[in-house]
Formats: sequence, C-alpha cells, structure tokens
Amino acid sequence: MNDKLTKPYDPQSTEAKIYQMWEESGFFNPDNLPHQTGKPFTIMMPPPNATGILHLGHALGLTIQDIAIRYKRMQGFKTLWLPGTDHAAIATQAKVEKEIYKKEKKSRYDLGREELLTRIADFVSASRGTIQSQIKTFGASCDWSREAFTLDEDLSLAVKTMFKKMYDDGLIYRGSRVINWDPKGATTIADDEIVYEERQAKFYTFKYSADFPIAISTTRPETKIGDVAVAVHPNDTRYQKFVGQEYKIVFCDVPLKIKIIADESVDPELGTGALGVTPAHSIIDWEIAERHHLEGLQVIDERARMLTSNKNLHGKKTTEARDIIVDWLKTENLLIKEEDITQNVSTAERTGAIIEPLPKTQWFVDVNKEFTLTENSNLTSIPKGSKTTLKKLLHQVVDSNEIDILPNHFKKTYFNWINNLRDWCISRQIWYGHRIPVWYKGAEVYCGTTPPTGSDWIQDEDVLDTWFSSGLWTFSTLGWPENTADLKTYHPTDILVTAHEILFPWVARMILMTGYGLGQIPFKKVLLTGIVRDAKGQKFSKSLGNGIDPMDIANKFGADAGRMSLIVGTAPGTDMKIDENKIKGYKHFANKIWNITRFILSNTENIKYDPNFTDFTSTDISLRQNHIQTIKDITDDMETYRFHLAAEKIYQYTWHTLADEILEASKDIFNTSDDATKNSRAQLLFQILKDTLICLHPFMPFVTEELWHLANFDQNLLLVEPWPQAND
RNA sequence: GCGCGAUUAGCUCAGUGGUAGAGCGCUUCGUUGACAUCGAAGAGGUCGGAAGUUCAAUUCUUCCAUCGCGCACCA
Repeated sequence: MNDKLTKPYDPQSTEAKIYQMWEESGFFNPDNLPHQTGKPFTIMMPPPNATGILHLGHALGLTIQDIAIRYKRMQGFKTLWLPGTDHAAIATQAKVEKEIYKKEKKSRYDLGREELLTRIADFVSASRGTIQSQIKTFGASCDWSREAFTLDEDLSLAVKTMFKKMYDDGLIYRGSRVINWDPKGATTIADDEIVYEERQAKFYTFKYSADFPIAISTTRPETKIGDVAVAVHPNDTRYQKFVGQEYKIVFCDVPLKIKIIADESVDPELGTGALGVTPAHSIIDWEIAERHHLEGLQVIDERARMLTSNKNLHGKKTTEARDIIVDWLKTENLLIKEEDITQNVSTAERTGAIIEPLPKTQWFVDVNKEFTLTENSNLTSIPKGSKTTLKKLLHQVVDSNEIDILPNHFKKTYFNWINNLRDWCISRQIWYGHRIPVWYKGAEVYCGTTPPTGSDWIQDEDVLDTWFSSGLWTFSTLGWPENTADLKTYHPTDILVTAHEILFPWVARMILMTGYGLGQIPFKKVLLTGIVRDAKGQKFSKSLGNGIDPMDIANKFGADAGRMSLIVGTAPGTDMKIDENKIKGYKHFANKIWNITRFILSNTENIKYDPNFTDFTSTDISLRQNHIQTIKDITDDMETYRFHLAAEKIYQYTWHTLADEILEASKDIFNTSDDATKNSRAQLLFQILKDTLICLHPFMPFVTEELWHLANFDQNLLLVEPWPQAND
C-alpha cells in the first residue's frame, strides 16, 4: 500500500497536480478521446464577464456542467465542453473607465477612442487569465484548445454576418423613439438593464392654465412643458365633451398646443383620470402619441438638463426645474393637490443613475416583422420556408417542447416575457464592443461585413448591445458562418446550464438568433440554476462586496468539498444559502473515502483484484445486489439531471452502507474467517470500491482520481473509465 | 395589477398518493490499529391554515395567510 494513504487526505497538494494530469492527457478535447465513435454531447459554457473574478454562482454552474460532461464522457459520448469569456461591453468599459478616473483623473474623452480600447484590452487579457485559473481550480473538464472570446476575430465576423443578414431581411432597422437613457453612462440601455428602486415622491395635481378645462396629475411637472395632448379614457363621461378640441395655452411662460384625445390605455381611476401626454419623455406617452399622430417635443437633454425657450428654466437640472415650476403653479394658483406617494424609479443597473427617457435614433431588432424561415431549417415546430416572426419563433420552439426548460415552471415565466416583448434596442453609445457594421456617406447607407470601398464613408459610432454577440454563442464558437466540421458535429448543443436571472437577456436571445440565423435550436435543454446567496441570504454582488472567491473554498476545504456542498440538498433552480459548515462536512467525506480505500487496501494486501470473480459467499451476493441496485438508482437520477439526488445517494451509500456496515462487518471476516470467505469479501470490496469511485467521480473528481491510481485498478485515468452497466 | 416560487426537526434544506428524511447542532455511551475528520443509541416534526378529491393527502385541487422573486404600472 502506498504510504500516502497513511496520512489524512490533503486536497491542496493533490488537486492542482491532478488537473495538470488531466490536461496533459488531452481528453478534455473530444478529438483525443479513446472512444471516437461515440455520439457527440456538447455544452457551451456561459461566458463569464471579462470584468473580474468568479463568485459561487459561477462555481455552481460550472459544477453542474462538469458533472454532466464527466458523466457523459464516462458513458462513451464524444464530449465537448467549450469555455470562453464575454467582453460585456458596458460593464467592462464602465469598470475600466472608473479605474482610470480613480488613478489618473481622466475621462474617456481625454483618452480618446483608440487609447481607451487599448487600456480595456490590457485589462481584459489579465482578467481572462484569472478567470481561467479559477475555472481550473474548480475542476472543470472543458476543452481549452477551443476557448473563445466574444471579441475574437472569427466571432466578430459572425456578429457582422448576422447583423447584415438581419438588416437585409428588414429585421434590423434604424428608428427614432423614446429609449432608456443613462445620463451618467451617457448611453442607451436595454429594458432589462434597469433596476427599480422605491422612493418617496410628490404627486402634483394642477391645471396648465386658468382657462384650461381639465386638471392633470404628475410626479414630474418639469416635463409638462413638453406636453402636446391630454388623454382621457373614451368612456369617461366627465371629459367626453372635450375630446377633439385643441387649446393654445401658455404654461410657465412656454406656449403649448394641447389637444384632448381619447385613448383606451388611460386609467380613469388614477389621479384626475386625465393624462398629460409628453411623447418625448415617456415611453407610454410616445406610444399614445404615435397612435394619434402627434409630434413629440424634446425638453430635456442628454445630461438631464432642460431645453426650453423659457430662459429661466433652460440649462437647469430637471430637479431644479421641478421646484421652479411648482413655485410658479403656486403663485398662479393652479396647484390643486400635492400628495406624498411611493413610486418606483428606474435606475441604470451599471451606473445607478436615474433613467431619463429620451427620443433618440437607435438601431432596433424588429420582433414582429415577418421573415421566411431558412430552407436549411431543422426546426420541427415551424415548417422550413414558412413565414414567421421572431416573437412567434421564440414562443413556438418552447411551447412545442423542442427546447425543454427545467425546472418546468420557468416556462411560464418565459412565455410571460415573450408576450410583453418589444423591439430590441441593440445600439449602445459606448466604444468597447462590436461596432455597428454600417457606414454613411451623405444620404447613402452601406451595411456589410467589410468596409465599403471609396472615400468619405463614415462608420456608425455606436457599438452593439453585448447580448447581440452572446446570442450567437452556441454557433459563433464553432466557426459559423463557415460550415465547419465542428459546427456539423456539435450543434445544436445538448444542454445549457445558466442562472435563471438571465433567462431573458441571454437564453431567449440565443433561441432567437439561432432559430433565425441557422434554423436550429441552440440547445435541447435548459437547466436553470438558483442564485447562491451568502449566509444572510443576500445576493452576491459587486456593489455589496460580499462575493466569495471559489478559490478560497478550494484552498480551505478542497474543490471536491465545495462542489458537493453546492449540489447536495439543493433543488435545481431554487436559491440557496452557502454555509461553511456544510462545506466542512464534505471535506470530512473526502477524507472518509480516503480512509475507506486505505482500509480495503491494507486488509487485502496479498489478494489480487479479479474483475471476473463470481464465487461470492451468499452474504456477499446479497450485498453485491444491493450495491448494483444503488448504481442503477444513481444512474437513473443522472439521466434525468437530478444530480442532487444522485449525489446524496452515493454519499449515503458510501458512508453509511459501505463504511458503517460492510467495512465494520469485514473486520471480523478478515480476522477470523477461512481463505475462501476472505477472498470473496476482498473481491466484493474491490468491486464496490471501484464502482463507488466511478460514480463519485463526476461530483468529486480530484479525490476519486487520486484514489483510483493509488488503488491501481487499471492504468487508465478515471476521467475516461467507463460508467458501470448496472444490468447484472 | 398579473404571474411564479417558498412555508417540513433547534438551524440550513431535500423528498414523497401508503410508518417522515439528510447535514449541522443537541443528549448518552463507546473507541489508542481505516478515520486528528471515528462508531452506536437517542431526543426532537398534526410537513403554514382551511376545505375538497381519494380506501388513503405532507404530496393532487381550490381558497386563505406570511415571506421572497419576476413582469407591468409608476400620467
């Protein structure tokens, strides 16, 4: 027996060495696997943001993916798990800008586009190295030779190709409308980059002028100098007689033309039941104005300051303007009511600034425009060559179960979102990211994957929303638009493992892009993971600074223990709290397996393992049957992705059956029985130990691999040892 | 407002149409040759409340309560 076994298991001195051994074997790359005839099984790793370190949420996702990949690899599948990172346009640029400002007091405008991009690239390459080593520390058996980055040259070509295809099909258009403007980041942001905060506010009810017949209510009086209409509900008897009339008034020294219109969207119960329509500074009002063919009037600029003919207001901050206007209303005796209310204020997730809705020219993806599904389509839920829309496509592939989402109830959440889907604003006013592949020359517009020939063409300044490129992730990483061997072999991928909070921004966009671009599904199954919270139940976040580096856990308890504690006792998709005691428990478990092996080997030193042995005693036959049944149960759970149950079963069996019962009883046998009984028991223990190490390997890969070699079952790596066939 | 989830042992959480489960904690006893990280025994739960379906409900249905989350609204 190896001397190493006489000491307690030490993960720290073992894990890095084992990972290196796996990497050197080349088996993370499916091209090198010993079983080349197997069916492919593919997972694309959700690319972490290139901004920094991973937290336990990532560790959970990585563990689930690694369990799936290792299990399938041991079953003889040709397994590809492709890792990568996301450039995360706004998040990364904001982070680097912040650091530069802190150190050098310089803004991006001081540096200029090129210099800033160089700085970001430097930051990102350092950060990617950190992320890589963290992924390795947690034992992820992914194929580093295929690692991808969303800004790589070939992935950028995929982005441009997709943009052009959508542009040519009329699914991408440039248009003016009210968007979410982040005054601090000086960029547009998407609906799902907004966080709502509850705040106290004043709700003012007033008339524009003494001779205006209807009172309105608002929390933002300063926007009212941009009003063009007052909308009432068509059935509201109080106001019906005014509908259609137009009034010329002067509001706070600003001349306005206000038309009274009737619109179904107005809630007659709220406030006075009449809504002052400010098309340029409210998304809802913009839509009302469109329905009634009214022009908007912009009165607030990009820095959230007033734009108006009233010199007293012009250039003032919106909050200052509000006070001035309220004072004016009071002096003019127009203010009817002032109430305290709590309201949800939209703020930018990345910068914290209050969102200012502004009319802007932006690029959009039209989710309701019909297009013809490619003739190459393999989708079963929509006939190839038929007409559909992106919205319908998103609905159909999940509704028909062509894509399965686990846990099941998230399907309802998904449909809820699809039904409320608006056109997707894809342009961002920042510098880091995929620049929009459109050039202008006077009134001429050119869209292409390469710049136009000829002089005087100017490229669009904006870059694309980062989700546009991550939407292509399952196939841009495999070489699309080239029809590569990898693309043919590994796409569609099998499962996607990701946090439920990015079901919409990412998962839905991947379904959209892949369905439209390739006529395929990006993945057959989505496994949504819960959010890992700290001991107080708080979400890990950069702003709270409570992130736990998975490295710390790996150092203190071992990656195996960390992995087990993230899996056992947690229902998939349910949020969980992380508890150090739990992790410690699984460190003990790693040591337990270590000592089980030590016991078995030290009691069988003159007996040779015989894989074909059948001459068991009757006691051993029944113990063996029980063991085989356990493997069967575990395999069933693995097949249905109930990893938490499989892990718990193998844990229970190993500790409380193998160790507490079988090993305890074996002490007597090895001390007192005849050779035949001893041999039967030894062969039984060998078989059980072998299968136990195999079944535990997807969950605790390091300690099992180490023991596999100390026990010397064969020369292979446990990594590629076949999963037991539980049929005898 | 619409939707989703949770409510099970002191704590953190699994699970199930047919005597209620784990880890940690707690109590008692044992253990100097597998175990610094061990074992045995034990205490502890009307499975949030009410009604219904069923031979049988913690599990399925409906309603209610409390907590959390998502979406919308926020004029």
